[in-house]
Amino acid sequence: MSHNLLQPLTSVVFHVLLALTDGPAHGYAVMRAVAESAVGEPIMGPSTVYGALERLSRRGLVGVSKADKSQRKRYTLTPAGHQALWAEAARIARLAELVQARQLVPKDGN
Amino acid sequence: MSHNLLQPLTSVVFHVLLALTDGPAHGYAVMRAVAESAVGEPIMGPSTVYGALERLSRRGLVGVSKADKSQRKRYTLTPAGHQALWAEAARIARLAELVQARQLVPKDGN
DNA sequence: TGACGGTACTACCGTAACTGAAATACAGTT
DNA sequence: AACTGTATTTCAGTTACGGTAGTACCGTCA
Repeated sequence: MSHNLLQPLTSVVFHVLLALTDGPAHGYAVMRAVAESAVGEPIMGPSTVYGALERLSRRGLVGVSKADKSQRKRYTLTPAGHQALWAEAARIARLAELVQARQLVPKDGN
Repeated sequence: MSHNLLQPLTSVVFHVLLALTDGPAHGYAVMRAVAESAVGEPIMGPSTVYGALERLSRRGLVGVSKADKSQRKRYTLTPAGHQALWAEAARIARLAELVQARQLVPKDGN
C-alpha cells in the first residue's frame, strides 16, 4: 500500500536513484553515473543533479551524511527511495507495453 | 538525424501523443484517453491536458484545426510528433533495460 | 420550459522543478 | 605558481504542471 504520490519521476530523479542502487556515493560520483546512464538525453549539469539530490533528501528518498573531514557529502538510497524507484520501474514497464500494443513504427524513412 | 531536443517527454505529453496515434481527436476525447492510459498516475485535469496540447501545437508536434461550427478543435499527430513519440518509446525501452540490469527487487516485504 | 448532467474548452495563478552560468574550494602535478 | 580535475554551491530564469473555477453548448426529462 501507500501509493507514493511522487509518481511519475522526472528523468534526473530516476537516474539519480538508479545510480544509488550501486551503493552510497557522493554527489560528484552520482553526477558521473547519471551522465553515463542518461546518454542520449540532454546533458545534466551540476545544478540539476545536486538540485535533485537536495530535493530527494528533503523527501526522504535519499539520506545525506557528511562523509569525512572533506567537503564531500555521502548520499544513500533509503527504503522509501528504493520503493519509489521500483514503482517507477513498474510504470516504465507498463508504458513499454502500451507502446508495443500500438505497434508504433519509426516514421517510414530515416 | 535532427535529434529532437524535446527529450525526455513528460508523462502528460507522452500520453497525449500516444492517444493521438489512434487518429485525430478533439481535446476532450484526448483527455479521456489519457485518463485511461495513465491509470495509476495522479489524475490529470483539463488544464494539464489542454495545456500540453497547446504547447505541443506550438512546437509542431500536433496540428490543430477547428473541426466544425462547434467549439471543438481537432488535434492531429504530425510527423514530428510521431517521431518524438517514437524517440521517447526508444528511451523508455532503454530505461527498462537499465532497470533489468540492476535486478531491482520490490523492497522485500510487500 | 427550465433545471440538470455531460460534453468541450478557457483563464488564471501558484509552485516546484529543471537548467545554465558562474563562483568557490581543495588536491595533486607539472 | 599555474593548471587540471574533483566536489559543491549559488543565483536567476523559464517552463510546465496542476488546482480551481468559469464559460458555453447540447440533449433530455420531468
